[in-house]
Amino acid sequence: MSDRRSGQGYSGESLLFLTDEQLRQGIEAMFFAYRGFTAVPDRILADMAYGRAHHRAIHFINRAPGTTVNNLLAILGVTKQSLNRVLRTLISDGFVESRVGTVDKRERHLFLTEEGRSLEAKLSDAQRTRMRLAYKEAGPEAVSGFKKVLEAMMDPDMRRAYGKLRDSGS
Amino acid sequence: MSDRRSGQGYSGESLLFLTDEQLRQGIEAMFFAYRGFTAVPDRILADMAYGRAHHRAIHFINRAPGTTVNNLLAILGVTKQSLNRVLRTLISDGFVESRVGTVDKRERHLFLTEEGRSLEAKLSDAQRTRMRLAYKEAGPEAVSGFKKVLEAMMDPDMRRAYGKLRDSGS
DNA sequence: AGTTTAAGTCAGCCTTGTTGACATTCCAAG
DNA sequence: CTTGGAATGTCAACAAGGCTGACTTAAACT
Repeated sequence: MSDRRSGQGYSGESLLFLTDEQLRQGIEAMFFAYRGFTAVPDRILADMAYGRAHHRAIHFINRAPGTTVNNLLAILGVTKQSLNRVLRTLISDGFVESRVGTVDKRERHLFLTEEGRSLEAKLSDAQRTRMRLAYKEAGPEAVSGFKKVLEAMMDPDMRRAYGKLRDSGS
Repeated sequence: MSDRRSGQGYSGESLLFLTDEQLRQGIEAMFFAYRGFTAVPDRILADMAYGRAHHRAIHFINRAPGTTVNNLLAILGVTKQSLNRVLRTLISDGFVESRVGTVDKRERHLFLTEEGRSLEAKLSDAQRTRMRLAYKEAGPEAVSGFKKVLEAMMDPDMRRAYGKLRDSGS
């Protein structure tokens, strides 16, 4: 299977000849890179009986303070029961505060406590450092391509969520 | 934020001005993209009581037929107990064959059966299709940048494993 | 002969996903 | 105003798939 071309290769005029082999390299790159990407925070969290799920919750609460549980659910893509377990431990450990909504009392609005913000900083510092080094090594052109491909790889729903978060950035 | 720099303008020297906000976008992009990336195979596997772990094992056995358990362990980065559980079900379900080594009889060499290859094809077709569309949308330049950044993001060990696999490709 | 290595197994733990059942709150139709 | 349904969040129980630790078997090395 030396020069197998990828079926629908003739992408209009943009001349993208993609062999299965090239695509597979991309798949494996995603796998290995994602592991590297989560390795440092994972290690920090493991020491406090937390996991990746806690990290994700903390990240997005920090990103959008006052967000509701339902909001968070949609972004994280898990069941509310699953998220709830994580939130419960974060709240009882004093990293997250849950305030009953004033206009709609069914809703809970989530905030990081001082302690929560400090944990968030520790985790995201580690991850940003890794990201910064990768960017530096790959160069500016590569970075823009990186983001383009990732964005194209998302599910449409998540792409919308990502866009909203991105544009709301400080 | 007023003077946020985009980075990709100054491609010449290493003038990479990266705000925390830009880095966080990269972090979130990784999160959302990885989910999109695994979504389709996950759905296929869920119907047969398999998970992502089975997919990974099948992928790398297909990639390097005759690989040993120890090899697979190193690539997947899990414990042998964890891998063994997965491998056991794959073997008893007839997707994987385990042959005692001829030169070193302690080793077991792993191969996909006909059925295993067909499942692998189904899974990787789905994933390649997604990858191909993303590549097409992002364009050829973006693809090379994408791979560069991912490679830079890997742990050194994994980077070596990735390089070996990559260079052994058809 | 004794040690190391490859592989497999059993037991038990943790995180994190799932469903199902349930309580509370809101809102709109009767 | 009441009542029924929808939305929101919580509790409980289960499964997948990570992990550690202890142990066995067989083969290879020294």
